[in-house]
Amino acid sequence: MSSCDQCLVRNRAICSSLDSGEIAALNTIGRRRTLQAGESLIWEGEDSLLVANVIEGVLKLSTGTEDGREQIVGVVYPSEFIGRPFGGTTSHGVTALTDARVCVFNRTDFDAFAREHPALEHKLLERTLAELDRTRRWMLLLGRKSAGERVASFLLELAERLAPAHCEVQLMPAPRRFTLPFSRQQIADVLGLTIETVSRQFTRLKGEGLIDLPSRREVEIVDMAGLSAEAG
Amino acid sequence: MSSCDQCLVRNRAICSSLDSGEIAALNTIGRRRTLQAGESLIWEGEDSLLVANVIEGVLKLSTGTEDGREQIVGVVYPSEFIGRPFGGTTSHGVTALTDARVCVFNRTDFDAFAREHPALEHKLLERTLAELDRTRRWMLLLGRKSAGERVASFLLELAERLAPAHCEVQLMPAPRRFTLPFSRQQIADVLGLTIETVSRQFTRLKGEGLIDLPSRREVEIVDMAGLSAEAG
DNA sequence: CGGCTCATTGATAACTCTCAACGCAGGTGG
DNA sequence: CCACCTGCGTTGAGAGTTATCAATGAGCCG
Repeated sequence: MSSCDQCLVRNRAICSSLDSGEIAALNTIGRRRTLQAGESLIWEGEDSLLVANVIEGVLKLSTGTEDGREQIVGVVYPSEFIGRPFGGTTSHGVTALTDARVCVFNRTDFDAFAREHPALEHKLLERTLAELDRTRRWMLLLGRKSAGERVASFLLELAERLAPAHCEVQLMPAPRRFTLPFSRQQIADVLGLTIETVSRQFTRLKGEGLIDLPSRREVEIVDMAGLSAEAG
Repeated sequence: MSSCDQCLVRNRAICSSLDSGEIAALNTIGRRRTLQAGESLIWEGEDSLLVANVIEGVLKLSTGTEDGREQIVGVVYPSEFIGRPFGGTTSHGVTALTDARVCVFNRTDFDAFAREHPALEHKLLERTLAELDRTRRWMLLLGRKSAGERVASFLLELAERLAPAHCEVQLMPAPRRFTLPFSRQQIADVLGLTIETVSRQFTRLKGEGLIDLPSRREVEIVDMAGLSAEAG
């Protein structure tokens, strides 16, 4: 059963702009899909065939050069929107970092539905504007920050964005301790660094008592203020 | 006189989604403004008070760190939209690179107008999506490309985006020769490099016969294919 | 013709990358 | 239950690219 009624992100996704009748209509053109960690939903350069909402899990948006260098250009969390509506080819691939559940729509169907529902388009516009702001802030990191600043900024942003993942209504404070949805290589691909540099910065931050690393995939922020200072 | 009728970008700006009655209504809440090169229209971090369309000239969007490092996160050309509608504070400053003319709106007025005109919001959404794609492509450059690749990519993109600047209808091919709207420092701020590195790459590309530099502010692309190869 | 700003060029240093070895953890099979 | 294998992460040494610091050069305006 895949009704929107029990949807985990029902009140946070763009669907929240719709009344129950509209939700039912949207439900007829969407379908649920699960993805395993590492599985791709959309490939770079292909025609934009589908769009989706993330219900659960974390996905990456990435591009690369012909000679194999990769850059992660965005990370998508539950309730967020994926894909490129209104024509054009997708300029980046979409791949699950963790096991994930998404609600996918044929792009053409979604486009038509959206054009008939200005409230949905408005929500999409607000999200796209917010995502553009976030992406531009990330450019400062890529263009001007040192490796240490990049890693510190990364951990702080991650803590913040992981926070509301499982709370429906109230705002949760950023957790001090969390599980990384990224491998070291993926962190490097987000930050425009190499895996070795990321690893060295992790151990340095740990050595300075700003963070703790209970295991490969877990991080605890010990000194939030100190880490913020490192973030530049 | 500032009627939309003679507007240079009338058919390319988001206004093109409106009929003549709507244009007239929009005209009542907008006003023309000229900017000198170097003059700012919006400052980083302030509340979003106004939005605008660029009629003529080139503007930069930029952020910086507390200690003075700067990153240009976007460049805006005629017919393009500026500012952050629908709440929030502006995450980047907007400054004219050349003398410019813009059509500015009080943000609150514009928001209200836009919400009543879904076609306008749709156009804005399409542009925002396109800008997000472009920004993400730029992240690959900042995160993974060498200085030489960055400069070559920069010149190619600039040639392309400068092309339609003064032609209303038909598509013009990218010009081989053009005037830079940027100082060397500003190029460095776009590319995440220093002014010296930019300068060295310019002279190298010139030495290899890929470009010519008739003067500080002028560039001629001599070998387009070769430059594309350098762009990675 | 100065005096200014901006760009180029040079020498050196710093940072990050590259290449290589080692370590740790989880899974598999004996 | 332990040994081994494999994938991922860490650590080290050295090289390369870009930044930094400093001086010179070119264009522009008074």
